[in-house]
Amino acid sequence: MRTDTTFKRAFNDMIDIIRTLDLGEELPSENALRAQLGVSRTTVRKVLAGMSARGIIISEAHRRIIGEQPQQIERYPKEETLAISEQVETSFMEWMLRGDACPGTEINEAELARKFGVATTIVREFLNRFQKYGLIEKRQNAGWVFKGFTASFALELFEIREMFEMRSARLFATLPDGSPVWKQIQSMRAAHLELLADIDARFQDFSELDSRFHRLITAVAPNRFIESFQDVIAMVFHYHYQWNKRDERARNEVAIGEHLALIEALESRNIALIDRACRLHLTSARETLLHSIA
Amino acid sequence: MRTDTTFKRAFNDMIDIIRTLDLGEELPSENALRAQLGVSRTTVRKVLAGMSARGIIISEAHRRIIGEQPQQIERYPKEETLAISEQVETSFMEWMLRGDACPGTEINEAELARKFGVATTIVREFLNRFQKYGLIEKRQNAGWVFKGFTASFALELFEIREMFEMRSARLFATLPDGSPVWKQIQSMRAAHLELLADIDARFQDFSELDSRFHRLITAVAPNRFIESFQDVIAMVFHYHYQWNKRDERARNEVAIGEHLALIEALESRNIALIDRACRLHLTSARETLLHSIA
DNA sequence: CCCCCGTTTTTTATACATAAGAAACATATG
DNA sequence: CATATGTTTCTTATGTATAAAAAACGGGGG
Repeated sequence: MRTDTTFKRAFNDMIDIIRTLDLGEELPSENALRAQLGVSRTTVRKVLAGMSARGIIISEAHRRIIGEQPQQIERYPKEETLAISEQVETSFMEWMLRGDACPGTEINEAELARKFGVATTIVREFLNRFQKYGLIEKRQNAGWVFKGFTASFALELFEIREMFEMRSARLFATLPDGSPVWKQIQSMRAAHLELLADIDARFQDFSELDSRFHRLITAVAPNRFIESFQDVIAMVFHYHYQWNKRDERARNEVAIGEHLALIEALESRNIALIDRACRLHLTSARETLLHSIA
Repeated sequence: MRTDTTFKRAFNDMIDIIRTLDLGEELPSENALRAQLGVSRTTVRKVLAGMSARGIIISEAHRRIIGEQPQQIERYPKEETLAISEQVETSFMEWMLRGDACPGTEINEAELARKFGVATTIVREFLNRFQKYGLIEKRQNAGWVFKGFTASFALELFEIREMFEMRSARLFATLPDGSPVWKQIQSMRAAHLELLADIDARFQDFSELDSRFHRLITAVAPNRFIESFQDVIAMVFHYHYQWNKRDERARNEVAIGEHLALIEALESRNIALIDRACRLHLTSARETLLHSIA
């Protein structure tokens, strides 16, 4: 009763691989494809079988070659490539952020399962994992309570975020010249500039860049608890801002500017500058979030 | 297929309530008992029924009275009062800390379920919740990896702990005289002195006191992420030291001394003193943990 | 009208079942 | 012998089932 989303995703990815090959060309080995697609060989074989059945691939003894017209292969739709657990995540976030839930709402596993059209087991598993974000709390033998996407949530979040990020940013001042981080910072700057140049069209790409940027800073001295906390931040920005698009473009443009300033400060290796740039950005991010909650 | 551990625990607790009543005395209402026992009325009624069946209680029209010899009621054994999920926690910790698992070990849900004699669902749920402790990591479609109870785990843990605890301790310096916290600190000191006086017999009670002490300090400015992190610390101390009893008495005695010093520093409201006492304690705790891991 | 108890309905905790996917094993081919 | 494919076995993801526990409902007595 497991869904075949892994297969469908691999199938779609395989189409892209095939596109790079010529008609009549021999395919890479199952093992090579396994590595490229990031799935098991079992799944690779299933994909290959599916493609053979469609005539996209022709299987001969001990080799497979590209068949006719691989141009118009039909892809599986995006929804069918998402595991049920991922769909539940989206459904839940929507339910939460659409405002169906106000602080203190009791969350009912059975009801959610019905609403989302999935088994209770999955909802339960999701809630257990979601617990770490600090937005819900379990009560013994009796469901969960939604604590609300409130101002105090944002404030508590940023209190921690500031501690963690200042700690990492300061470490930059002590980094040797030869550290590979400086290269990464350089390309991070380039990515920011690129996005900024095309901000009108691509302002929605910022959320992902933001997450990568902050993860890079934090990664100078790896700490699993800090990394895990980044997930919380990423979740907040990813989902919350999906439902709060007010001033999105302007907001992201400002943030890019702050990131660039921070990058410059980091490269200066001057603790005072770093501190100021970092705090400035965090304060502004906090205010933006608070503003969008109210 | 749910176990009736809630009932059994309530039954045992009910025995204690009955002990406080006299023969022939009327019992509190179902609702009152519900509140006292912390379970639903459904469970209360089941307990009452069980006691009636045993002749401990005599049910008359609209009232229930204590029957004969409530002295030798047989309690349900402790194990039967623990939910399966709690048993799994213990089993897993034992498996982990007994050394069956070295860093990098792959964790197999199905195998653990067999080993512990429970359904895979439960193991899976446990692992999902346990993830937040930073000791295991999930791989897509393929079980978990045990990252090991290693020195770097301890170091990362204490890096965060130091940030959090210094932050809270410092806040004490700004607390007004009238704050109720000072009373709690006082009784915390008393509890420590009491334990210290009887350290030879009660040194095992320290772990719980330790957790309460640190939670009290942290609670001056509540932050859900910090509170959740305390769970990690509590887990480490509770379980790890259950399997590493070396120097337990001495270790706890030292820690009590450090706690008392910190209490004094907090009461002095002198930031420098607080900082030093706090750091001293954390450093010592870290060294102790590192030492016991190696 | 409010609390108490009996009854019914709903939800949770846990077990079990099974298709999809991963891994291990076996065989063949160059 | 190494690498690729064919086959078998084991594990995970997800649905369903059900007893225990919680919650909701309802009548009766103070």
